[in-house]
Amino acid sequence: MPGTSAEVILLSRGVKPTAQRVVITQYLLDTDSHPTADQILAAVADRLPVPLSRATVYNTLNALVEAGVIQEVYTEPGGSARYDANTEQHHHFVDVKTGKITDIPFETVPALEKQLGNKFTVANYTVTFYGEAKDEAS
Amino acid sequence: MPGTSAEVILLSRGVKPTAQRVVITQYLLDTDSHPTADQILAAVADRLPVPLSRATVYNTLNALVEAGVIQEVYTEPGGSARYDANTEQHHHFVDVKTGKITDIPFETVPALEKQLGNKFTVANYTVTFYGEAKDEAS
DNA sequence: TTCAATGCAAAACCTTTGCAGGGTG
DNA sequence: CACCCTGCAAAGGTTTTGCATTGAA
Repeated sequence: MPGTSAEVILLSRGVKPTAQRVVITQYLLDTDSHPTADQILAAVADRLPVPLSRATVYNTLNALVEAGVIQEVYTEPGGSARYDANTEQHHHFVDVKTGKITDIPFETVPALEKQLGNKFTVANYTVTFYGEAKDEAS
Repeated sequence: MPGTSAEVILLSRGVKPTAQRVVITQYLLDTDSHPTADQILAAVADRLPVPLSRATVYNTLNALVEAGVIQEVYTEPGGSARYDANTEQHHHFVDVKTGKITDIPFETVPALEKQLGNKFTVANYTVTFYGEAKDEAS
């Protein structure tokens, strides 16, 4: 039953699955493009019978982040936040030519020393790589 | 001769050492607090005989980044850019309680695999750690 | 009916830009 | 004299907020 999974996820996380939230969540589950709020708005607006406002998109995204359904990603200063339904711990690769962001699985990168001179308690860390993606048969 | 070093650095990087630029550069050289543009403005305004405008602070910071005198650092989405006179490659630790940012020397962290499944050419990478700094005799 | 979510518009940030005035070589 | 830097104010982009309306349990 297509369209169900987003709803199930929202329910399981205690987020009321309104039509707007289901559509936004489903869109994020189906893409790996790390879209901005505006891109999400443009993409899902016509999947709803009613107009979708920017405020609702942001409200929804913040609620989804809060509930742990998605992650907020940011790779450049001043740029928009990007959203990622991959909530596992992972890193990012940013293609400096195209801006395309690719998830890098956590285990691809060797574990880092997390006791930094025993002055810091490290709860988490992220690695962001910058470079160029090689051509691949897409 | 105090106040000279910033001027020397600017000259050596081909940036005309105006009073505003010298004062801003010197302030960044003397701190490790990763200040925002606004914090810099507040801190250096009274070191100048004339009013200092926000536009000039941003113009100067952009010029300094361009010239390689400072780095722009950003650790949270939507937040302000922070500026760091440490231009060596290094990582950052963000205290999630206080927001304080600490430089982590590059060699503190083991070198990372830079051939990500040979699909990407990695030119650079940054690691951002999140956690809490332990109390230290400051 | 009651509470929360939505939509619209305005506001709030951060940063950049346009343009006029001013200093320096 | 020419040029670039500065300052002010306005504009630009992103995100949040206030408030009235709508919709769902």
